[in-house]
Amino acid sequence: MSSKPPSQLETQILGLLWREGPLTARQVLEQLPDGKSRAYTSVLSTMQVMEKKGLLDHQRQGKTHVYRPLVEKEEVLRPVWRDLLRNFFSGRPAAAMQHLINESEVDAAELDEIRALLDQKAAKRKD
Amino acid sequence: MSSKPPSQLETQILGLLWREGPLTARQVLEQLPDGKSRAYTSVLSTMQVMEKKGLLDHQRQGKTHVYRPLVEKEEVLRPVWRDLLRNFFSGRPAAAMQHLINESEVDAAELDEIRALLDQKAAKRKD
DNA sequence: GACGAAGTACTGTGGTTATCGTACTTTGAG
DNA sequence: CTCAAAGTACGATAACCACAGTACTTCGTC
Repeated sequence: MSSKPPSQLETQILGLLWREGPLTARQVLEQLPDGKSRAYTSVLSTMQVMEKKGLLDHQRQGKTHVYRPLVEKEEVLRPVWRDLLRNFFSGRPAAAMQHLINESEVDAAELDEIRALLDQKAAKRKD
Repeated sequence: MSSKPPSQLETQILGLLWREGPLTARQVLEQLPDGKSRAYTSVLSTMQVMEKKGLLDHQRQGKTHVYRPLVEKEEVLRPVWRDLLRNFFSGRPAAAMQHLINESEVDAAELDEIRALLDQKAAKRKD
């Protein structure tokens, strides 16, 4: 439990698969969010290693392999949040929230959405 | 710009120094937030490497060296947030906030604090 | 001024990450 | 049925990370 997060590239690949659903190595290569140019085999190897680690799993589809994540986003997220909060916000989630509100682009609709969530949470507190 | 974040341990050390102010290697060793036991020289070496990278800087104080961060928390934080949002929240800060509200322990006072911030932000929007 | 404790400098090592090349395999088109 | 294109398997490598041992330095105390 409380294990270390996957590496940078691994996390990036998982992120893609969580968002997009099952993908081939080539699709992953093309859609990786850092603009970095890589050889096809670089990505494929990494994904094969990830499969060995139990992070992914694949299935044949015609000539190619389609990869799918085997780990839950929440599970990977947990230690990432832990570290982020620890190292930058003295472990205080509210400090992280504050940073998000002040430093990032959140449109009005989203702010309302957040407010609604807060109300809901506050209501539950009263129980 | 937009560089990669420092390593796990490096970030942990920076986090300590940002929060606590200048510290010796020994103090860092004793206060590192993961419970892990390490040799004194392990931490010292790492900090010396960090100094070479321009992350830290030290000053003699009696017999010992006192280390101080040379990078701003905000600066290190930027790529960390970028990656987190990208990989887990499709780049949407609001999604991250939602997660924080739902999944982490935020006490009532903090919730109010957050609400105040939201109000403030909403008011600015109206301008 | 010698000596031991605490500190620093230097070096090394095992493991992981990111990367890619090359050889082998599959398959659709002709 | 063959053969080129697209894919996979395997292996290699350079860089980096975390960790620690050993040799050298500093300094307070006697």
